[in-house]
Amino acid sequence: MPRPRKDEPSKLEPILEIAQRLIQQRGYNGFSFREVASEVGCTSASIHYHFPTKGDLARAVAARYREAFASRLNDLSAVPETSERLYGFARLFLETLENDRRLCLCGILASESESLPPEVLAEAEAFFAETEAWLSKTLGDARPAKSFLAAMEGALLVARARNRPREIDEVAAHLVPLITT
Amino acid sequence: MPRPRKDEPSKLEPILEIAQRLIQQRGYNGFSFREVASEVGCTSASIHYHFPTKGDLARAVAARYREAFASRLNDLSAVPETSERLYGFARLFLETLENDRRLCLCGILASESESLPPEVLAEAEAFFAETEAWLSKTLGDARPAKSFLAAMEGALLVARARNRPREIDEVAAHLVPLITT
DNA sequence: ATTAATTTACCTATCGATCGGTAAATTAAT
DNA sequence: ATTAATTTACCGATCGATAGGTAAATTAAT
Repeated sequence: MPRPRKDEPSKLEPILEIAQRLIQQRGYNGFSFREVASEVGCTSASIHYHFPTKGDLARAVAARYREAFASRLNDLSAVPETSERLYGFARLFLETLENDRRLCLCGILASESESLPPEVLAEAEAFFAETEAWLSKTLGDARPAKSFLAAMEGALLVARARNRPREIDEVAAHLVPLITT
Repeated sequence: MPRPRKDEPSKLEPILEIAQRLIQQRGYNGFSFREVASEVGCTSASIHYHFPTKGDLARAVAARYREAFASRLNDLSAVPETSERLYGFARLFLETLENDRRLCLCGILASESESLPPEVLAEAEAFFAETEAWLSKTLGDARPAKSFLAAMEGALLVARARNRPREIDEVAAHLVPLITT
């Protein structure tokens, strides 16, 4: 079929959204062009038009995710209480799991780091650096920042496998008081 | 070729060892029968003889991993100081990463939980339950057990993606004093 | 007429899985 | 002690499905 008419929306955004969800659910090695195309309602060739390779698509998805997450962190920065900012941070991870059983996009990409195109891995690394920097700033200390990020990534991973989303809350409820004192 | 002579070793153990390493490095969706066969020095059909399906192979690898890990935990139980037992626990994760950049087998399987044969996921769940139970026993409290397990799984994940194994030590050094007091 | 966005139709590579076959080891009967 | 029957542990070839990727044609807007 042809180029879309002016009143019809482009398929670029749907491609990014669906690719993101599939990567968060099944990982880079677990999603395919054909699967994205099937859900978007186009052909895999159309996706190749926008993103020549699978790495290009995943990099674009990761960059978009990174920006959206940074925006959420920026909103959280306005919360005055340190512990409330941390609980808000934990809530981002819980919301992710409750939204179609997704993982943190960069968490699941990190689990595939040995078989990832370098440009995709670089996006995940940038996400961790930025997120850890935000936590360091919000806590005024780098050491608990690293621990809390690791704990949230791990809690999300384990909570999904066990189908127990509340474990994320339990970990946060346990660690936040220890970290903020 | 024929069945190996009695003095020749069976290929069952090499298959399990190499499959385990490949899963720890690249995940369930990231390894193939052909790759295992190539490294073992046999054909993929031979692996199918021992393990009819990919899920059978992964389940066997996970069960073996779970037993070996439980044995390490049992050794650790002899350490008298609580904090030293926790550092020993953290060392298991650091050793895993330093051994060919592997992840915790059940950690990487958990990251693929949405696309895993049920019997494989069940092994990963059993691993988390057992490991958390050991931590609860060694700490006398379930809440820090959950947090510490999540932190170690997450730290291993992030540390490998960043190629910075020492982050595991840093997280342990930060959390152990908070948890044991 | 040109350009942008998409489809159709295809390619090669690899996937997990299955086939028939075979030599060595084992077991059971004589 | 031989031997016949069976099992174990493999191999080479191949299956249908699916992977990522590409070239050419088509259509819509400018």
